[in-house]
Amino acid sequence: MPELPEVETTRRGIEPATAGRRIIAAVVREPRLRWPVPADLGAHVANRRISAVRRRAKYLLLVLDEGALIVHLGMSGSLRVLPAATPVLRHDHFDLVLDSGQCLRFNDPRRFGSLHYTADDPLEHPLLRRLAPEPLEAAFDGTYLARAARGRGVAIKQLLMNAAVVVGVGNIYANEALFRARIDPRRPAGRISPARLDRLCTAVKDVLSEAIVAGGTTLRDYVDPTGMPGYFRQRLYVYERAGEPCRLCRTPIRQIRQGQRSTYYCPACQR
DNA sequence: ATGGGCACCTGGCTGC
DNA sequence: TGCAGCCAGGTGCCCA
Repeated sequence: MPELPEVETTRRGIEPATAGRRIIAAVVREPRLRWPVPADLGAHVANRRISAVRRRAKYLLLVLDEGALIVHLGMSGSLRVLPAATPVLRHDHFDLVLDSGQCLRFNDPRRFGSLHYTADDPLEHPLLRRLAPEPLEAAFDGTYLARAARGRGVAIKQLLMNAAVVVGVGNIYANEALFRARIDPRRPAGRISPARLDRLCTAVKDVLSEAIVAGGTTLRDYVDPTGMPGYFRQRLYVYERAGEPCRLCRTPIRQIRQGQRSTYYCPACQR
């Protein structure tokens, strides 16, 4: 489900109820996530205080007074802050029970999400260590993108979704950014002018920022930590709009397949 | 190095 | 009504 805006919305949603709180216990009902939840998790986190809630790419980092938890929401995961006694639903895989009487509860039907504990700096964890720049930070600019695209034959959309180039841009926002920049998603990355890549870079930042303000995009099951959906869906120009008229020129939006993912674009607006 | 494809998993929808 | 088939906000890993 979640791309960067949904993960950031989740981070902002859980921060007030979790930062500064102490973890009483970890309750793991289903350890079979993308990676097995360590059996000794409880011993690591019990009585630890959550000192900060951060995000790197689509990973949420619960920084503890000793060590850190690394949470990924996968395709269908969500975190909610609930009274600890709230009855459990299907796919509620783990809780972090807090000293406030609330718990942080993870639900994930597809189990592509994950929960890691690390005793060290989470940014040095093998999964995070080699990640590319954050799209909303200054290091991601037109110059950087032009350098990353130089000599590359892959389609620009796939380059944009490559976490070794830039993190956090998933299928929805890659499609939307390319529409905003008027670039054909199939165009080889290395054959796009620096000026257009600069515009694409701006489009990525704009669409992600706007989606964060709207609380993310809910297509199916994403909810924020209070149970609310995201409202960016109504502002999508192309994603899941195959056959519908382009909002700018009325040409039917086209759907194709790139790297086993659906791509949506306007054949008239995007070149 | 680069690119392509597969795997993991459940649930919802479509069409026969 | 039932069921097979396909699709879905991700991403690590293996192969050529």
